[in-house]
Amino acid sequence: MELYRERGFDRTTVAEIAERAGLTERTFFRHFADKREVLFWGAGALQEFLVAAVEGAPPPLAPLEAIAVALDAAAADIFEARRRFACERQAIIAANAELRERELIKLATLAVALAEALRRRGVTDPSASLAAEAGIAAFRVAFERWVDEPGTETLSEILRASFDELRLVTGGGRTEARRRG
Amino acid sequence: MELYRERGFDRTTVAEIAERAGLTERTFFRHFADKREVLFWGAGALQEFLVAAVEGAPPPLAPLEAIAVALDAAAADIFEARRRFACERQAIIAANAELRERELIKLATLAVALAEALRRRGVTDPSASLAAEAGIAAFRVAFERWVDEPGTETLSEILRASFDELRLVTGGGRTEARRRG
DNA sequence: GTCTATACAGTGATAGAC
DNA sequence: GTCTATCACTGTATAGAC
Repeated sequence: MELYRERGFDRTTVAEIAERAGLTERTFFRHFADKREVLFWGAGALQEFLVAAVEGAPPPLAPLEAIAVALDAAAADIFEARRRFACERQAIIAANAELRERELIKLATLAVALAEALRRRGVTDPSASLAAEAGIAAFRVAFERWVDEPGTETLSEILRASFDELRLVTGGGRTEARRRG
Repeated sequence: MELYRERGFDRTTVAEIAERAGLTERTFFRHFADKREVLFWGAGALQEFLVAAVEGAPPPLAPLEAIAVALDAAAADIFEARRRFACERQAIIAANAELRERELIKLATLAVALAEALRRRGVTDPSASLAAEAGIAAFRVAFERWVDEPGTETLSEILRASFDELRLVTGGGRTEARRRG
C-alpha cells in the first residue's frame, strides 16, 4: 500500500514490494496470486459477512430488501470505521485500469454470491440475480458518492437514498411520474 | 480467434498470432493494446449504437425504458444475426479469468456512456447511473440465458422478460406480493 | 508430515529506442 | 518494422519450523 501510494501501482515492482517487506519475490506470489490482489484482501471477509447477513435477514423481506439490509449492515459495521482507508484504496484503484478491472470482477463475484444466498432463501432465478446485481449497483453508486464527497453523511444514509432512487427509477412506466416518500 | 479457440487463450502466444496473421509481434501491439483486446473489437461500435438509440428514444420514455428500448434494438439489429459468433466468443471469455475481467470493464464503460446519454435527455444523477447499471444487469442476465440455452427464443424476447423481472423485483415492498401482467 | 520460505532459472507480455 | 530491455509470473528443487 505504501509503495502503491508513493509511486503509483505500475511504477512499483514486485521486487520492491518484496524487499520492503523483507521477503523474496517468490514468497510474495505465495501470498498473492498477482500484484493486484494485495488491494483486494478484505473482499473475502466482506463477502462472507454479506452472505450471512442476507441469509439471516427477516424472512418476510423481499429479495431486494434483504440485499439492502445486508449492505446497510456492512456500511455501518465495516465501512464507516475505515473511511480513510477506503478513500486511499479507492484513489489507487481509480488511477489504474487493471485495478479497476479487478475491482469489477470482485463486485461481480460478490453479486453472484448474494444471488446464491437469495436462492437459499427460496428466491428463484432470474429474480435472484437481478436483485443482487441491482443491489450492488445501488451500493456502488452510494459508495462512490461517500468516497468523493467530504460531507458528513454516513454511508448508510447515502445507501438508503440510493436504494430509494433505484426503486423509483425501475418502478414507474412513462416519465418520472412518482414522487419520493 | 482461431488460435484462441484451438488451444485456449493463455496457451496462445502473441508471437503465434503475429505469425499466422503474417505480421510482426510489434505490429500486433500497434493494433491492439494487449492480447485480450482482440476479443473486444466490436465494443466501440456497439456503444455508439446504444448511445445513439438512447438519445433517439421517444422523449416521454422514463430512464429505464429508454435504456430498454435501446438494448432491444441492439438485440434485434446486431446480436440476433451473429448468434453463432456471440456463442463462440462467450465460450472463450468464460474460460478465462482475465478475459472475464475485460468483459466486465467493457460493460461498466458502456453503463457509464449510457448514463451520460440519459443525462443528455435531462435525467439527473444518481437516477441516470442507476437506470444504466440496472439496465445493463438485465441485459447481461438475458444475454447469458440466450447464449446458454439452445432454445428458439430471440434475445429480444428474453430481454423483455428480464426487464419485466427487474421491475418486479425492485418494485414491491415486503414479500413477493405483486404478480406479473 | 505439513507448512512456509528461499534460491534459481525460465517464459512470455509489453514498452522503448531507433 | 526490428531489436532489445523490463518485469510479472511460473516451475522446481530445497530447507527450516512445528
